[in-house]
Order: sequence, then structure tokens, then C-alpha cells
Amino acid sequence: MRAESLKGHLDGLLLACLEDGPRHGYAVIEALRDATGGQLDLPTGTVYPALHRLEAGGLVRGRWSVVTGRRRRTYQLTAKGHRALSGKRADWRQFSAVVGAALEGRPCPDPT
Amino acid sequence: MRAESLKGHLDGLLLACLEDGPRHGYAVIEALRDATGGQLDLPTGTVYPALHRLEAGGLVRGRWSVVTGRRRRTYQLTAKGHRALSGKRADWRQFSAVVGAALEGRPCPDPT
DNA sequence: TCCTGATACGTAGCATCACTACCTATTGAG
DNA sequence: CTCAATAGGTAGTGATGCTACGTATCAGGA
Repeated sequence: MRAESLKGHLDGLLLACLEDGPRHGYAVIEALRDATGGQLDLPTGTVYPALHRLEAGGLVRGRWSVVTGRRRRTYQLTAKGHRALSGKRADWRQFSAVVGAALEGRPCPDPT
Repeated sequence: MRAESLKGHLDGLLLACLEDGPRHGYAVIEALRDATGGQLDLPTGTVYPALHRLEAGGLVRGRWSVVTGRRRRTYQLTAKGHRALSGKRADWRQFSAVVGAALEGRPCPDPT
């Protein structure tokens, strides 16, 4: 599916994916793909910069490790990241309720 | 609420708002505000360019009229616009299901 | 009369953010 | 040795909503 629509929601997905344990970037992509039955297949050029943003913002902490000669950058939620995730979840609930109502419902009153 | 998150969903909202009859831009803003209990209050600088985009894409048709000296541009869904709205609704259902699952659920499998 | 606020439409420039298209490197299979 | 999978990364682009303006009419109050 088109991830263009993700604008503003990607960070929350990444944080949620890191909630139950540290992961490296590639694993995040796979986890999201598996979690959504393949419907959400993010390109690396989307995920890596996003993780860097989150790290710069102090929401995750990244650490280098080397596994069998292959370097990996593993990310872990910080306390701030946990709080941000809660906020993102609340934002999402409100957002989906609002858009759902306006898009699916028929509450638009008659004009003029 | 922050309309930044609307990226990619605004067009659908505008089309849905025009579904039950023609409206002019200002009325679209008011209708969306009323429909969402004031939670979605779009600035004119967001709505007018968006309506122009939709018109350029042939999804709505705009016509000038003058009411008591005040000019209004009234927009009406085209057949193409109706089809686009159906597509947008389907996109939204899939999108909200995917994001909801990844954000709220716990289907992220264990890595490594 | 003049001024303000609500109504109504519009544009220019900016910022955000995901995407495409690349590049580098290691490991294991053929 | 070569290729695919794994793993990380950057540069530049494009879409799109936002801020901050500008224009105009009309009603109502000072």
C-alpha cells in the first residue's frame, strides 16, 4: 500500500514496533511487513532517515553492534519515546475517529 | 487538531463533503467543522488550493455565481469525483485497519 | 460617515516528510 | 567468482498542507 498516506503517522508505527524490544532497522521493516500481512512494506530510504529523526529527538537510542562481521544499529525506546508513543496512539484514535466520521458518516449538514 | 496528519486524506474529506450537494469553499470549511464537532477547522489556505487541485483533476466542477454582490465559487462532484470518492473510502478503510493493527495491536513478532 | 467584523476568494513562499534512486559492505550459496 | 540476501546509508525530488498575506462586499455600531 502507498505509504504516502503515512505522513505524520510513520513515527508512531516505528515506536510501536520497538515497544516490545530493541530492533535494528532492517528488522523493523520486516516486523511491520509481517504485522500487516505484507500490506505495509516500507523502503529502507523511508525507515532509516525516520529512525535517525527519532534518535535526534531522543525518542529512541541507537547503538552499534557487530554480529558476525555485519554491523547493526539497534534501536531501543527511551522513556521519552514511551511517552511519545502513548501520545501518538491517542492522536491516532482521535484522528481516525474524525476522518472516519467525515468520510464515512453523513453528518455534513445541508448548506444555505 | 493538527491537519498536517491529513496528508493524502484531505481530498477524500472534501469530496465526501460535496457528496450530498454542491457547496462553495467557505461552506465546505464550516460543514467539516460542524461534522467533526469543531475538531477539524481547516484554514482557507488549505481548502482553496485543494479545491483547485480537485477541479484541475476533473473530480469537481466549479462555477461562479454572485449572491447579493458577493461572488461565490460553487463546487459540484463530477462522475469521476464520485468514483474517486469510492476509491478514497476504500483506501481509508484499508489504511486505518493497517495502521490500527500496527499501532494498537501486538502482532510484531519477536526478532532475531 | 467611518470602522470593524463576518463572509468569501485567492496567492506566494515555506516546511515537512516520504519516496526514488543510488551507494557501500558482508556473508553464504551456486 | 558471482549473485542474492542482508544491512546501513545519503541526495535530491515531489506532493501537499500551512502561514501570512491581499482583495472585496456587506451589515451594524460608534
